[in-house]
Amino acid sequence: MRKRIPEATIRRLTHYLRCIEFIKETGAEILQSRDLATFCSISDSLVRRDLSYFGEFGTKGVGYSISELEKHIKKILGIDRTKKVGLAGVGNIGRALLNFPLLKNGFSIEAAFDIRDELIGKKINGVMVYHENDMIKVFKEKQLEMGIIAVPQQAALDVANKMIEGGAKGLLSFALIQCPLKKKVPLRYIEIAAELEILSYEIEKEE
Amino acid sequence: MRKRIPEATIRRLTHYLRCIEFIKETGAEILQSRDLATFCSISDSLVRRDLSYFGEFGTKGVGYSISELEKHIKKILGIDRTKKVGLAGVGNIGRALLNFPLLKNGFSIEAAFDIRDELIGKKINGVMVYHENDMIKVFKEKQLEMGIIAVPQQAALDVANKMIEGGAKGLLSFALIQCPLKKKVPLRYIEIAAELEILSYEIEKEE
DNA sequence: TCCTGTGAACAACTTCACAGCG
DNA sequence: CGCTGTGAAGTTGTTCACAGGA
Repeated sequence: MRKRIPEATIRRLTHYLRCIEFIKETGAEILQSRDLATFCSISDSLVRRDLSYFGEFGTKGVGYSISELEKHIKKILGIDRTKKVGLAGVGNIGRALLNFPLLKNGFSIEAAFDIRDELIGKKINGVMVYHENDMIKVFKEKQLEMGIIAVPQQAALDVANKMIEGGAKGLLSFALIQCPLKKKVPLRYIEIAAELEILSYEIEKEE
Repeated sequence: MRKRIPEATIRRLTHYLRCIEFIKETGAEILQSRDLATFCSISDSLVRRDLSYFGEFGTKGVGYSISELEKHIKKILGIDRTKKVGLAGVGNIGRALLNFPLLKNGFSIEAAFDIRDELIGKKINGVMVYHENDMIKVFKEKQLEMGIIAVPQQAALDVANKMIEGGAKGLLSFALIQCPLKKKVPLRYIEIAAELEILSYEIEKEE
C-alpha cells in the first residue's frame, strides 16, 4: 500500500486529528471510521481508504484505538516531535500567531524577526524578536526547521530566501512570493483574498 | 459547456487574477494561456480548459485581452461589485484584516464586532466596532452579505448563527465551528494549524 | 455479528492532440 | 502561422461491495 498519497488525504488527516482531539475529551478510547466520517462530512469508506495508505491501524469488527490512531497520524504528519519555527513579521498576523497555541499542534515558534527598531530585542509572548538581518544566523544557531512569513509582499521573497539559506526546510507564507527561490523547498500559502473570492463564488452559485 | 465546475478551477481563477494584477503593471494588453500557466506553474491546456468552462473569452491565434479577462473572472467570482462584509473578533487576526487592502479585491468590511467594552464604539481603521449582541441588527441594517469569524473557538458557533440570522450568505472562519448551523450557507475555513501540519508532512516526505 | 481493508467500478480532473478560426 | 477551445485519452481520487478477521 505504498502508492502516491493524495494531498486531499493529508488534509483530511489533519481533520481527523481535530476530531480525535475533540473526542478524546469525552473519554472514549475506540472510534470507528463512521465517527470520523460524520465529523468531517465525508464517507466512511474514504476514511478507511485514507488510513489504509499508511498501514493497518484498525481492528476488524471493532474500530480504531483513539490513542494509537493519534500517534500514527502525528507520526505521518511529522509532528510526533515538536518542530522549531521562525516567524518573520511581527505585525498583526505575526502577533496573532505568537498568541496562537501552536505548541499543542507540534510547533514551537523559537524566534521572531522584524525590521522595526522598537521591536528588536523585545520579547513577545516569550519569543525574542531579532532583526531580519540576523535571520540567517539565528535560523542556523537555533536550528529552525520551518519559516512562517507574515511580512509585506515586497519583502517576502527576500525573507524566504534568507530562511532557506538559514536551513529552513519548508515555508508557510501569508504573502505571495515571486519565485524562483534560491532552493526549492515545500512552500504553502494562506491566501485570505483567495478564500474570500472563492466564498463569493459559492454565494453567487447558490442564487 | 455548463458542466459542474471543479473547485480547483475556481481557486486557479483567483490565481489568474493575481497574475493579471501583476501583468497589468507592465502595461501589456494581451496575454496568452501560457503566460498564466507559467505564473501559476501549471499547464497551458489547463488554463484554457478552466476558462472555457465559462465561455469563449480568447481570440484564436492571439490570446486573451487582459482587461476583458479580468472583467470576466471578477464577474464569475461575483466580485464585479463590492461585497459588504462584517467581521467578528477584533483581536490580532481581526486587526490584521482591518488593515488588509481587501477593497482592492472587491470586499469592504463595513462593521466589526467584539465583546470587550473598551473596544465598542471605537473606530479601527475607519471601521466602527459594535457589541456582538447587536450583530443581528447591524448585519440587517447594513445589509452585510458575508461574515468573517476571527473569535475564539468557543464563541464561533454562536457568532456564525447570529451572522446567518442577520442575513449573511456566506462565512469565512479562522475557528473550527461545531456544526450544525441554523441554516446551511457556504462556509470556508482558514486553518493555520492544518497548513503547518501539511507543510510538516511535505518536509518529512522530502527526506 | 460488526467493522476494517481493499480490489474493482466509477467519477472527477488533467493532459494530449488537433481542428478551426483570426 | 499561432493560439484557442475541446473531444478523447489518460490519470488521479472516491465509492461500492464484499471478503475476512476479531
